[in-house]
Amino acid sequence: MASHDLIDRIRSRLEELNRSERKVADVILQDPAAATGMSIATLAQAASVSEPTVNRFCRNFEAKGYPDFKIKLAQSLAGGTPYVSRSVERDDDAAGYGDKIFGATIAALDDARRALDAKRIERAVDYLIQAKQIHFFGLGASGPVAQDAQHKFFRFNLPVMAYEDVLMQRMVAASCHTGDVVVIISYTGRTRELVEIARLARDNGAIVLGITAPGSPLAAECTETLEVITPEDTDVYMPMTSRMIHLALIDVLATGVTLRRGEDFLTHLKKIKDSLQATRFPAS
Amino acid sequence: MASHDLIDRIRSRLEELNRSERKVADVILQDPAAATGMSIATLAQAASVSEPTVNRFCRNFEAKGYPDFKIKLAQSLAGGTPYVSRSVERDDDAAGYGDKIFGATIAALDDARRALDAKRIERAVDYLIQAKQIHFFGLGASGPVAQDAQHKFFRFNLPVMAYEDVLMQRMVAASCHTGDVVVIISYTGRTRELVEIARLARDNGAIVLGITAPGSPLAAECTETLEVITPEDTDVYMPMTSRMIHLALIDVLATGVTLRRGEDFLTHLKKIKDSLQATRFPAS
DNA sequence: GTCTATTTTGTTGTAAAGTTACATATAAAA
DNA sequence: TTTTATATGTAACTTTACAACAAAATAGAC
Repeated sequence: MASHDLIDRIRSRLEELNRSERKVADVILQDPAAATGMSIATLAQAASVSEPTVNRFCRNFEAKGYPDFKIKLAQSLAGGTPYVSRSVERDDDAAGYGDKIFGATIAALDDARRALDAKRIERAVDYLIQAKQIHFFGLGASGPVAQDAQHKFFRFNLPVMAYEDVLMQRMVAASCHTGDVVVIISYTGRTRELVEIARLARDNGAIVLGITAPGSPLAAECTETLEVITPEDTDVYMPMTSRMIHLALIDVLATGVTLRRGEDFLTHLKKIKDSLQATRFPAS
Repeated sequence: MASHDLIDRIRSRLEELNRSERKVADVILQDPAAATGMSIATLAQAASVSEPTVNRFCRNFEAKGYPDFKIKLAQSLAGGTPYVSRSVERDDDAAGYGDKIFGATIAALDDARRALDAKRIERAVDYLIQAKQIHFFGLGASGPVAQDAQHKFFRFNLPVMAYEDVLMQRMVAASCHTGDVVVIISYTGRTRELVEIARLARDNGAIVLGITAPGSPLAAECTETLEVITPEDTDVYMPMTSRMIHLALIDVLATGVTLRRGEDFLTHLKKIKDSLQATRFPAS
């Protein structure tokens, strides 16, 4: 949909450019943001080429002229999702794969942000507010996510637990009551055990919230789901970005609960924060 | 650094503008995209004002001049400079705080990406490659991060553990040998215990990698540190974004190690992934 | 109300930026 | 080599943006 990233287009066409235009491209790619602030003369000088060359370069990229090109560049810098997830190559150096991994993570979060469904969040917060007890379930890589959630919700002064193994999860699900909320975090939503556990918990009167893939078997068993679009996991070197989205979603839920709890609860939060100060070295 | 949505700023300041500048604002707001394509003369005419008026208008909005203003406008147009961390307000709805939290997280990751130090990563990977054993230490909110790291490095066929409590960490540190690598994850780098543990581990011949704040007491005790700029934690509603950065950094390290291990190791990774298939429902 | 002070807006001229047309250099083909 | 095509630069030209000043308009004082 959105205008394809101009910067990427320049990068991909680097090879087919003349020697001089290549120089121009290099200067622009080296710091696109800076380029948006340069005059055609400045840029020409920085690339050691003449001004018309810069102008021709701009026309090569579907711009009416230099100012128009700068506008397009500025747009692609801001919104055109500069964080295209490029895959890590075998011969990348640290700068390369570091940049790509952060880029992919950011891109994934950005996508998730766009897909955010306010109504579902609102409803999930509703359930959490009313909970007498909260259980976070996650297996494998989602285990730490569940733990993180526990840390977050711990502050709300109610029993919160995180379980990372199927046995415990099943036991907890089996002993659920009305008033319990079970939050199941699963990347695929296709893990057999978890689907059964969700059903079990719900049969026992618990509210089951799923942070999982839309349309998955797990999603079908949940009272409410926060859907996370699962990107293709084809790339060998690329780490799972989905758990980042899960974490952010949990932040959102925790914030939602905090906001609902209102003013007086803030002082309580502050107190917890302050209590940690004692264990720390004073800031230099 | 970056200014947030220029269009919003114009809209909010509509009232306090002069009659002529107001006219300029109206024309711009009526079709901002078109405005980015206009010359100062065209825009002046469209607003029935003089060119200097337009120019003064631009300066009112922290632009150097008209062209600069157009650049800023173009940026804000292409998605409103999406990644600026705005703070959550008491009366935000789910759409509001959801968006802000994701935005803040993305902004933090983006900052961290810029601050990435390839040489440090390279060195950290060097140490990890040579490790006979790896221990990840994290307290509180960093506990789950350590766990996540364990999951990641587990695949490398070497003993990896994660410890979340000071006692175990101290015991492990005390029994370290040459060949052990201890990775300490700490948001502030000012937790007394962790600083002592780092020293202890190092005294026993272990390599200590710190994922922590630059210039902190902990950083001083480490063999090598991956520095994470700690953003101000003043905001009550805003969750800690730093652990996201920590996670991404660990992804980077794990990827670095994978790349170094080379081709033959990839098949091993693939095998692990496939072994999980059996536990899942087939994709619909 | 008039008169002054202040702010707002427009006019003119100029410097800078961008563009065009053309000339020269460079490389490829004959 | 010469000839062609392509790439790049030079210089003239056009447009654009801006500064400095002048004219309105507005507000306040008398």
